[in-house]
Amino acid sequence: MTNVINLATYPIDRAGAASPSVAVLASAGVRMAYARGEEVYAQDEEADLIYQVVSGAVRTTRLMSDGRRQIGDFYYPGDVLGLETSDTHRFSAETLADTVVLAAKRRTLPLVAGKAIADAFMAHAAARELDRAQEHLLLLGRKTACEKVASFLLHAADRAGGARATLPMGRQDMADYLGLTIETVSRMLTQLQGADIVAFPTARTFIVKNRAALVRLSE
Amino acid sequence: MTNVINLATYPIDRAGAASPSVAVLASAGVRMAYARGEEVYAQDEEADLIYQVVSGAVRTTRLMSDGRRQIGDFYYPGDVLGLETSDTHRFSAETLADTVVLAAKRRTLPLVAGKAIADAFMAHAAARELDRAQEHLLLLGRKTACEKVASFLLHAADRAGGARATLPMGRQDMADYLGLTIETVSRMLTQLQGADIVAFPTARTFIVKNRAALVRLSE
DNA sequence: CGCGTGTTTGATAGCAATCAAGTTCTGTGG
DNA sequence: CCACAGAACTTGATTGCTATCAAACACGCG
Repeated sequence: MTNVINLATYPIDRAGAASPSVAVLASAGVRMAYARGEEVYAQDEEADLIYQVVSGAVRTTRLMSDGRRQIGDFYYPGDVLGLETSDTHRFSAETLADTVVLAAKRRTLPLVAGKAIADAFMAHAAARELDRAQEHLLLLGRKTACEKVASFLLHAADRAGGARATLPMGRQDMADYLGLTIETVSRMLTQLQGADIVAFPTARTFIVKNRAALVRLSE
Repeated sequence: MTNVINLATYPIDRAGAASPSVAVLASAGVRMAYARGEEVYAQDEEADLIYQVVSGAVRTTRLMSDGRRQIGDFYYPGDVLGLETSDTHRFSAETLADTVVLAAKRRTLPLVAGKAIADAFMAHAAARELDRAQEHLLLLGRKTACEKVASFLLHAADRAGGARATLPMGRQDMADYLGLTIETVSRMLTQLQGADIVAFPTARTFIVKNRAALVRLSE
C-alpha cells in the first residue's frame, strides 16, 4: 500500500446535500473501498451495478486503440456513476484517490429500497448525467482551449463552494477531459495566472482571483 | 405551407423495432405534427414533456452567445428525446423535415401507461441517450476531422441498414454535430469519394463502396 | 540530498479555421 | 419546359490555433 495523501477526498455531506435521493444507496448498497488508481469497472465490462461515491473521486475514461484517451466525467461524493449503458460499459472507471463507494445491483435496488424511491433515484441520476454530458459536448465541440480551461476551473471552484479549490486530478486528466494536450492546458493556466484571474500556490490548488473574468472567458 | 419533399422521412417500424418499449407512448402520448424547421422545444424551456419520433427527424442544438452552435444528436423514428434534464432544456429541438412525434407528460406517464412499463421505458431511453452522448464525447474530444466524418457516415449507413443512405440534414448540421466547419466537412467528403470509399450521387444521398476502409478511418 | 515524476516553457509543424470565389443544385416563375 | 435566382455545396489560398517535439524546471518522496 502506497502512501496516499487525500488531497482529493471531499466529505459526502457537501455534494450529497444537493441530491434528494442521496440516502438510497446508504441502506441498499454495499460499501466498497479502492486505493488510488484502482479500477472500479472496466471498459466493455458488463454493467449491472450502479455506484455512488462516498468519499474520494472517480474518473471515467475511454481509450482508443492508438492510446488517445477521453475522460467522460469526474465523480465526487454524492455523484452516481455506472448507469451510462444498457449493456456493457463504454467507459472504464478509475479512482483518483483512495475512494469509498456504495454499489448496488441495478435490478435488485427496487426490491431493497422500494420501487418508487429507486425509480426516482435512478431517474434523477440519469437526468443529471445527461445534463453534464451535454454541457461537456458543447465544451468539446465548440470551445477554444482557453474557454475550455476557464470552464473547467470555474466548475471546480463552484463545486468547492468558494474561491479556493483543490484538484484531485493532474494535468493529463484535465487535458483528456477537455480534449487538449497537457502542454496546452499548462499554457492556458499560465496565461490565466499572468492575467491575475487565478493563482496556483501549488499545481493541485488554485484560487480564483477574478471570477467575473473567468466567467467571461469560459463562454 | 411550403412544398416539402420528405427525403428525410423514415418509417417508424424500422428504427422502432430495436426498442422494447416502442409502444409505450403510442397509447399514452399525444400526437403532434411539425413542419420542417419548426421548434419542438426551446433552449431554457421548462422540460416536462418527453417525445418519441414517429416519422421525420429531429436535431437538438445548443447555441452560444456568439453564434457557435453544437448539435447534441439527431433523432429518428423510435428515438426518444426530451429527457436530458431535470429542470429546463439545455438544448433546443428542431425538426429536419416534416415530423410527427408522440408527446407525453413525464409525470403523468406512469399513471397512464402503468408504472413499471413507464419506468422501463424511461430507463431504457435514458441509458440509450447516455450511450450515444458518450460516443459523441469521444468523437468530439479525440477524433480527427477525417475520423469524425467517417464515423458519421458509418453510423448513418448502419442506421439505414444498407450501403445506401439518405441524410436528412445538410452540411452545416453535420459540421455542428462533428465540431467542424462546413468547409472541412465538405473537404473530407471529397477526400473519401476520391479514395473510392463512398460515393455521393447527390449531396444528401451516399453509397458506401468500401465499408472496411470506412471502419478503419473511423477509429 | 538525489532521483523520478509531473509540470512548465520553448521552437516548430500541421491540421483545421477563415476568408474568398466558384460551382452545382433546387425551387420558382415565365 | 426552360431560364433564372438563391441557397447549398465545393474548391482554393492563407492564417492561426493547437499539437508535437524537445528540454528545463520544480516538487514530492525515498
